Amino acid sequence: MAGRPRASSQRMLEEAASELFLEQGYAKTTIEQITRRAGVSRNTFFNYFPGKADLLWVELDASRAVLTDALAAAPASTDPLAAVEAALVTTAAALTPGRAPLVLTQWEVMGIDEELKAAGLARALAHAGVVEAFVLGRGLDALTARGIALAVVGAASAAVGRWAADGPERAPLETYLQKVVHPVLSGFGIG
Amino acid sequence: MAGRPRASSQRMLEEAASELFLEQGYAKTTIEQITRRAGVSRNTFFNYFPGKADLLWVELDASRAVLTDALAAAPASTDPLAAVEAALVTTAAALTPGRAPLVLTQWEVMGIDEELKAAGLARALAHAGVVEAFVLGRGLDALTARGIALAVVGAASAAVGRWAADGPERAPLETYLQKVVHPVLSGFGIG
DNA sequence: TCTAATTCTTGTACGCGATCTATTTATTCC
DNA sequence: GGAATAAATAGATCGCGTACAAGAATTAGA
Repeated sequence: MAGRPRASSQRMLEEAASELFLEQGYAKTTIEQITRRAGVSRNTFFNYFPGKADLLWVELDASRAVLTDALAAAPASTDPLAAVEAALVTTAAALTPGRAPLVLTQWEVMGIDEELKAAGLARALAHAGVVEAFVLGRGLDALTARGIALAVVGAASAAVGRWAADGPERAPLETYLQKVVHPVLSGFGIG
Repeated sequence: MAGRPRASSQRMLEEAASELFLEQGYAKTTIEQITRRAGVSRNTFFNYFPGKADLLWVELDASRAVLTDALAAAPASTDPLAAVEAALVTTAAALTPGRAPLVLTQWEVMGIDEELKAAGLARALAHAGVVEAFVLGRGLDALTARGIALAVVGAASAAVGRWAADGPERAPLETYLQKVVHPVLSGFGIG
């Protein structure tokens, strides 16, 4: 079980894409331009990313694992909704340092449009799936579980979006997050 | 003010598309097939729809106007969050009769994938924009307004989704809606 | 009735994203 | 030094969406 080792193509592609998106915008950047700058062939791109839009959400995809772990680490004795809130804060903290998705902080210069927001929402849906599975496991009914999941992820999206829009002189992301996430969970019965 | 009258192309296209989606699925249906069955040219399609995915969400797009009107009709004296809840119920009622988006009830046979769900959520984002504008006009701050909007629309999406999944033998949509929408608004301070 | 203005409709071409199949190159294990 | 394995490339094709130009149908007004 061996085979040809992966070159560092993934990172090269991400960096080349970031540069080009900032230089000339997302829509005007073609996959061929990205692969040429990265020094690989066009087809190699699809070995690493399902599509062009996925380049924008690498960090967000990674954060889903953080969310999953944070929820799994919650003791069974804690209130499930409190666990969700804590896990979201943990996830946001992992996103903050300098690893916020580029698309959030630079979306103006990149020229992000509706299609791109939809792609971002698809990612958020995946996060919601994680939350839904967790609260389902804690015994909530299907409707409530999905309602909580979508509502809380929606609120979190709002927090991240406002946080990114407010620029460098802003409160930490956790502050934004708790301001809107807590009311949602509170309404569903958190203490 | 004259010009060539519109043929009934829009309806024809919608019907042809619905048939083909049910027959062979969404992904395998090409725009050319749709236009051929509708008896028009391929270009005519783009005179009526921005893209293929828009065919699935015609009713949902229409419901946004209902939501807008329902919110505009709310007396200024009513609690804004109560007004949002009532407006959502009204909107859902307009969607119910037999006019639920086909994609909701038939999504299995159509073979809807992640991309399609994302397109649906993009529509929900538009609904959230309506809610956000309304509560902003009632004096809430930007973060709270967007948080409420995204959370409540997320909850409503969950309700509609579960309602559709539960099949014919189910409670009215309003029941589903209130079960998850009320807690969200309640958490944000509804009485 | 003829003309002009308006608007829907069509033809043609093209760029780009995405998929598929086959082939080549690089590496490890035997 | 071969197999075996997996990444990288090449070439072709499909389908969505856009752009531009030309044609056809209808009405308003002279």
